[in-house]
Amino acid sequence: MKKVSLQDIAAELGVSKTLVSLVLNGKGNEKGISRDTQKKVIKLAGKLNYNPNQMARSLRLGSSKTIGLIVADISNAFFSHIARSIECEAGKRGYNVMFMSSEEDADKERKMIQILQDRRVDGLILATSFGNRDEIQKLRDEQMPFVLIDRFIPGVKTNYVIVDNHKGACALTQHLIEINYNRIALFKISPSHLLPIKQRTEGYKEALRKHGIPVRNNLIREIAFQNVREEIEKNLKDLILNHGIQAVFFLNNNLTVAGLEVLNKFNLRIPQDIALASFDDIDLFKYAYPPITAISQPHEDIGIHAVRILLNDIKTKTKGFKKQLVLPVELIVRRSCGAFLKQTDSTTIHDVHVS
Amino acid sequence: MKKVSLQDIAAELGVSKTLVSLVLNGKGNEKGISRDTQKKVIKLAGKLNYNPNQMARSLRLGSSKTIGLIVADISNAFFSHIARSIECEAGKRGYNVMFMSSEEDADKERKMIQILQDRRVDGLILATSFGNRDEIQKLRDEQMPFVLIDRFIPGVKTNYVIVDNHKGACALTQHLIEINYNRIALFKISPSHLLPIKQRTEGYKEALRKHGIPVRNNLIREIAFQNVREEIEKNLKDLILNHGIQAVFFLNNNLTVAGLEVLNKFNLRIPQDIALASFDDIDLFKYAYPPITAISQPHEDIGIHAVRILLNDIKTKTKGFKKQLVLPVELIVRRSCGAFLKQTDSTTIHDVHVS
DNA sequence: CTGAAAGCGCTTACAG
DNA sequence: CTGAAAGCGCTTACAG
Repeated sequence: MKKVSLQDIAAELGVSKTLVSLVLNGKGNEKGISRDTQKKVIKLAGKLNYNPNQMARSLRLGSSKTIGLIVADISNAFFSHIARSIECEAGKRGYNVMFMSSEEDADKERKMIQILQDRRVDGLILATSFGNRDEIQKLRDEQMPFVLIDRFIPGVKTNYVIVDNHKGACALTQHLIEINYNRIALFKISPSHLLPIKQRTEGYKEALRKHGIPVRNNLIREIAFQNVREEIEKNLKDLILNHGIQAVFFLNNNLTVAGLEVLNKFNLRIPQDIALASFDDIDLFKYAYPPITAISQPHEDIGIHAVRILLNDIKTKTKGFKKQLVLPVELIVRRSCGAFLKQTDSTTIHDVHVS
Repeated sequence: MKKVSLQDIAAELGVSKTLVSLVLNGKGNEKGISRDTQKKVIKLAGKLNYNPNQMARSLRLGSSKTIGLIVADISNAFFSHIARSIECEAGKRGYNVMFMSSEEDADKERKMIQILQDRRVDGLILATSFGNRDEIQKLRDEQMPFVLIDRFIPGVKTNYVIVDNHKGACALTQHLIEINYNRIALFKISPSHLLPIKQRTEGYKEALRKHGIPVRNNLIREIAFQNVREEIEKNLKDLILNHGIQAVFFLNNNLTVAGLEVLNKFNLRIPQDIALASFDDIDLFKYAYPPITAISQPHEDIGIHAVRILLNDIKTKTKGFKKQLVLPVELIVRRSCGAFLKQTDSTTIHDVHVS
């Protein structure tokens, strides 16, 4: 069943493609096309179930109404929620999204950017892996509309939407201190030049300093991406046996999940034996045992703002003016740090808002 | 910075677009174009960083190398994992994917199918909501390549990839019976005409029958999609107080998560006070307390097979021959049903494979 | 060995 | 009020 084209309609009606196109694009009145002709065209288009070939339209108009999304992994809850939000916000404005998972691999990311550009997407939303400073700079030089999410490249002025990593980590650490922990271990992920990780680490340190607690570097552990589970086990054992830690703060959800597993394996009770907290809140944490205190990030807002900034750039073709957004995070106090030990129903705990 | 086109290269070299196109598509030798000319073309293309406009190419070739994916919600773990797998498998063959979330809304789904068709995707992968029998039939009549996942439409012969819902539910129920539970409640989700739900219910009933346990309809509860949490609370209370249930089997991951929350609220111990099992295994369940026994579905395989079937149809333009795949599921025994009460390390539990 | 031309399906400036 | 023509950037049958 061949798709019906403008030509088909024009031929059947004995008019020109021009006319049909004009009418169907709502420019009939503006161009003074007779009411009668307009009606005929619209009627036949309906009957034939005509729908314009968007590819042809895009080629002609130079706009694909498509945005490309590159994240580390679409199946990761953090990114899939952002993706949903992007899809939704973009959809409202007539844009659809093509997604790709770069696996934090700068090389793959580079190829994906190329593919998306060849497909002539109107814009890009990227959770860029760190290796691609040059690539990002190139995008900027090419005037390709794009916005970074979750991370940005220091020194390269671009649009970005991130969260207040520093404040969040600081607030969570402070919370731990207020409950009376002072030997708090910190786990971060290995490419520690990843910006969010750096900022979170700084937040942790600042909270300690503010409370006159010395920053002990041997309580800060960096875990290689490859072998999270085992590395955490090894390090946690050392920290517990040799450094008397009372609490542990994981800087992203992967680390937290692995840490939870290890502590269970050690048969340690949370928070009686050790307190646990996470940067990044995922569904899991609410229903884990015990429910986990975490900094939650505004997935939906990240997506919405990224799309708005992007579409605005696309529309106005603003070159140079860059928007930088730092969204507030939220400290969600649950039971994993012992603050509400007597509490049995986590749903009644009030959230504490940060900024 | 204007994108460079074939024309630009041709002009600069004083040759025709034809020649440049031929060379760049590797048809230089075949068409007997001189080695020298070929080299010049390739060199200049590299220097100018030429990349063909895929939109133009697609229009000409009548193939967009794009596949459309419609699921209920991309941020749901079940679908995001399948999406990842689809992206990966499709990517290997040069196809990229555009995704949309229908929210189980037949109307939205219909519109999304239209959008995707207007964009001239080469094929569609759909977790179709039930309402769209006609739409699916239309796709088939139009010879649009597509494959359904997770669900299919009874009586409409199409490609599909689903899992063995009946066997899985039967195996899990049998497991519960073998541990000595015989008053097993079942929770299903409300549009109970959703095929997977029907099949799972049948599996549950069959297991009971096989063991001579009467099927009590008042132990089977149907929960409306709108108000899962409260409905479950109400029904669980009734089942526990008035029907003496010993175990509860939830037919999808949303129900399980809500059920877990309610049982925690009731302060019931799992499995000492009540056993709990789930159809659909998500990350959460492995780390929940206690870890939850579940039927796990092969997300990756679902995606891979769907893509393979789809691309094969696209390539061969096979009309009529339809592939129907029912993938095996796996019973993952954890601690929520008490089978391994003395076990403290869930990671050492051996998985039991079904089919 | 190479090029002029048609055409994929649109939109839009231009002419009448 | 309406149409012929050009052009978006490709590919490919045809001609020489």
